[in-house]
Amino acid sequence: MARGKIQIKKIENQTNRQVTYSKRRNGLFKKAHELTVLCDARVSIIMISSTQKLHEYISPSTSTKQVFDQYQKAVGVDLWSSHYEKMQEHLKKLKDVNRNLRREIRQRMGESLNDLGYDQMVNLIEDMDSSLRLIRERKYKVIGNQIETSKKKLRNVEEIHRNLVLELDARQEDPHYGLVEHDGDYNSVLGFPHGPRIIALRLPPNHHHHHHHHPGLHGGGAASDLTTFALLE
Amino acid sequence: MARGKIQIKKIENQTNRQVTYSKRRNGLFKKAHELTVLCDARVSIIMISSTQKLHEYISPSTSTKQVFDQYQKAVGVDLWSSHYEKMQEHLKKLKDVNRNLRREIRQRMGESLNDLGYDQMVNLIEDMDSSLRLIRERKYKVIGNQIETSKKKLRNVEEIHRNLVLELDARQEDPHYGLVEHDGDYNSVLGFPHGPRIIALRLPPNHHHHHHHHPGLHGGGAASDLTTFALLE
DNA sequence: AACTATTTATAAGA
DNA sequence: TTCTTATAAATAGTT
Repeated sequence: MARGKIQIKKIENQTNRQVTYSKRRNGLFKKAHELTVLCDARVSIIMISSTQKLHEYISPSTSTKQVFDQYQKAVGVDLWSSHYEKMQEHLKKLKDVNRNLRREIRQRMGESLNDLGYDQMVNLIEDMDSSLRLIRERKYKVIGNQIETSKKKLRNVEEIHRNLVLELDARQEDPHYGLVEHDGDYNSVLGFPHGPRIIALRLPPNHHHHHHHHPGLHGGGAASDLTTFALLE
Repeated sequence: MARGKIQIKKIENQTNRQVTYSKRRNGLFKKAHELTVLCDARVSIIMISSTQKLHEYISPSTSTKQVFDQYQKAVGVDLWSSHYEKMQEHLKKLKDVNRNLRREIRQRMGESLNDLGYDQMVNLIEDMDSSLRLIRERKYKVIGNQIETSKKKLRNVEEIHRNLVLELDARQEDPHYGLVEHDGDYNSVLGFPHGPRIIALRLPPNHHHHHHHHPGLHGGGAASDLTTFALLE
C-alpha cells in the first residue's frame, strides 16, 4: 500500500515474505489493540507463519484461555468439549460397570445378599455349585497330569541311575572303558537346566495381578503347595 | 484516522462505539486475510464485543481447533491438556480394573482357569465352598422367615374367618346385630392394600441392573418362584 | 450504507 | 532489523 499497489497473492520471494509478515503482523496487532481500547472489546489473535513460528495477541484484562472458553460456549458442541463430555460419559459408564462387577463378586463371596431376590439366590447357588464342580474337575485333571509327568521323570531318573551303575561296574572291570557321557546332572533331566530356577519359582507370583482385589484368596498353605507345584511343573 | 485524528481511548458514546467496532472489525479481518494470502500464514482471530457478541476470523485451509491445538503444543502443557491426559489415565486404569474383575468372575464361574496356579485354584475352591455355605445359610434363613411370616398371616386369616363366621351366626340370630366392621378384604390383611400390586410384582425385575452381565443367572423357573415370593413377601 | 477529507499502514529502497 | 517516504488503504465524521 505504498510505492505501488500490490496484488493480494502469495509473495514468492522468501525474504520479502518474511519482511511483509513481520510488518503486517505488527500492524494487525496494533489495530487489534486500538480496537480493544476504543470499543472495550476483547481480542485474541493467534498467527502461525509459513515457517511454523507462532505469535499471539491477547487483549489486556483477559487471557487466551478465557477467550477459548467463551468461544467454546458460544460456538457450541465443537472443539474438545465434545471429546471431554464423551470421555466423562465413558468414565461414568465404566464406573457403573465396575460397581456392578464388584457387587457380583461380593455376592459370589456371600456378601450383599440383601440385594438378591429369593429366586436369584437359588440361581446363584445352582450356578456356583456347577462352577465349583467344574473347578474341582480341573483341579483333579491338573493333579493327574502332574502325577503322570512326575512318573515319567522318575522313570528317566531310574534309567540314568541304572546306566551310571552299569558304567561304574564296567569301569571297575576296565578303568579305560568308554567316555563320560552322563555326569549325573539330575536337574537337567528334570527340566531345570539351570540350578537357580527352582528357587526363582518359590517367589510370590506377583505376575498374577488379579490378587490385588481379593488378597484373601491367596494366603494360607501356599508355601508347601508352591514348592510342590514348582517341582512338578 | 480521517476527518480528524482521534485519541486511542474508550469511545463513551455507545452508538459511536458500536459503529467503530463494526468498521474496524471488518478492517482487521480484511488485514488478517491479506496476511494469510500474502505470507502463507494461518491466522485465528476471536473478538468479543462490549455487548458480549462474538466474531471470528479463521484462515481458509485451517480450523480454529487446529490453531488451538498448535497453540497449546507451542505454549506448553497448560490449558486443558493436563485435564485431558489425567482423564485418559483414569480411563485406562478403570478399564484395567474392569478387565481384572471380569476375569475374577470368569474364574469363579469355572472359566479361564489356565491363568491360575495350582495353589490359587485350591484357595479359590475353599473360598467358593465357604461362600456357598454362607449363601445357603442365608437362603435357609430367608425360607425360615417366609414360613414364619406366612404362618402369622395364616393365623390372622383364620381369626378373621372365625370372626366372620361368628358375625354371620350372630346376624342369623338377630339380623340387626352390629355394623359391618370386616368386609373380608383378605388382600389388605396380607399386606397388599391395592389389588394390582401383586400383578406388578410378576413383571421381570429389570431394576436389578446387574443381570446385564450374567443373564444366565436369572432365568428358569422364575414365574412360579416369583409368584410365591410375591405372596410371601 | 455512502461519501470523503484525512490519517495510517506499508512496499520498496536504503 | 530499522528508517524513509511515496503512495495505497483505512476510517472518523458527516450525510
